[in-house]
Amino acid sequence: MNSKTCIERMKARDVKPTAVRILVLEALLLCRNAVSVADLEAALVTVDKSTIFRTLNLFLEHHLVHAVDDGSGSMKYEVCEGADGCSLSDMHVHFHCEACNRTLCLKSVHLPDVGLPPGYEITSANYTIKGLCDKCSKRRQ
Amino acid sequence: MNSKTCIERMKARDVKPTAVRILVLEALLLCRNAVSVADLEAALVTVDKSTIFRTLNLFLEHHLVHAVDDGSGSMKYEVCEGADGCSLSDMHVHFHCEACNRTLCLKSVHLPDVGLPPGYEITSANYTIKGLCDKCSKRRQ
DNA sequence: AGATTCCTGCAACCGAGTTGCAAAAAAGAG
DNA sequence: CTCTTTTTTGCAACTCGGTTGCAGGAATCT
Repeated sequence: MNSKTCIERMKARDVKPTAVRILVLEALLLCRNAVSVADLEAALVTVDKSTIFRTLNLFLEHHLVHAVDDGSGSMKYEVCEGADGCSLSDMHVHFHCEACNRTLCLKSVHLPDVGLPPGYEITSANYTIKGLCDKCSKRRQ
Repeated sequence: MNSKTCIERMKARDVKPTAVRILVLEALLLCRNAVSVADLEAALVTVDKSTIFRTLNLFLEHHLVHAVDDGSGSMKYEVCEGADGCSLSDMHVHFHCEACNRTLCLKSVHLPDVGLPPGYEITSANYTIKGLCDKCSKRRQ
C-alpha cells in the first residue's frame, strides 16, 4: 500500500529498493515509535537478522533513518521525517518506559541546543528520558 | 590517600566499605571523566569483572554513582557530586568523542528541562552528544 | 569456636551486534 | 537469450558487554 512511497523515499536517497528493503522500510513506517532489530525480526519472519542489520546500516548511511539509543540495551530506529534526512535541530527527545519497554517519540520536544566549548564538532545527539509512561504509571497504582 | 573520603561517602549512603569497594570508588574518583567497567578492570587488575559490576550496581542503587549511556556500547559510570546523590537537575550533558573514545562531562551544561506530557514519571535522563572533541578535531585537519 | 550472613572470583551463560562466506538475485555485456 | 560480473541475502560462527549460579572466603554474631 505505501510501498510506493517507500520506493520513492529510497530512490530519493540513492538506495536501490530491493524487496527486503521495501519490507523493512514499510515495517519501520508502520510503527509510530522507535523500534529495535528484534521488533523488526519478529515482524518480518522471512528476513534474516543480519540482513535487517545491514539494511538499517545502509539506511543510516543514506539518512533514511536515524538511530535512537534509549539505554534499553538495544538500539532503536526511526524513519527520518525531514525531506533531506534529519538535521540535529529536527531531532526530538525520546522517552523510554521501563515497564512496557517501548520507546516513545516526543516529537514536540526538540533537542535543546547546548553551548559546546569551542573546537567540538557534533555528529549526533541523543536525549532520552527513562521512567514510566502514562499508561504504566496509572497501572502501577 | 582519599580512602577516608571514600569510606565516608559509602557510610553516608549505607554501603559497607569493603576493601574492594574502596578500590573501586577510589578509581572512580581518580578519573575526571565517566569510565567503563573495562577501564576499571584495567585499573584494578586484582578485581574480577563481575565483582566490579556488582559493586557498581550496588553503588547505583545507593546513589553513590550514576550511569551514563554514551552510546559507545559500554556503560560509563561517574561519582555523584551532590551530597544526597544526584538529582535530575544536577545531571549534566556528556560528550562522547568518537575518535579517542572518551566520554567528557560537560558539568557546566545541565540537563535542559523538557515538559513531559502529564502522567509520565521520570526516573533518569541522559543527554549525550557525539562527535569530535577539541583535541581530536584539531588533529584531523 | 561454631553458625550465619555477606562478599568475591571463577566459569559459564545471554543477547545485541558483526563478519566471512557461499548461494541467490539482479544488472550488464556480448 | 546466455554468460559474466556485481550486488544482495541467509546462514553460521563469532565478538563483546553484561549477567548469573555457585562455591570458597571473609566478616559478623552468638
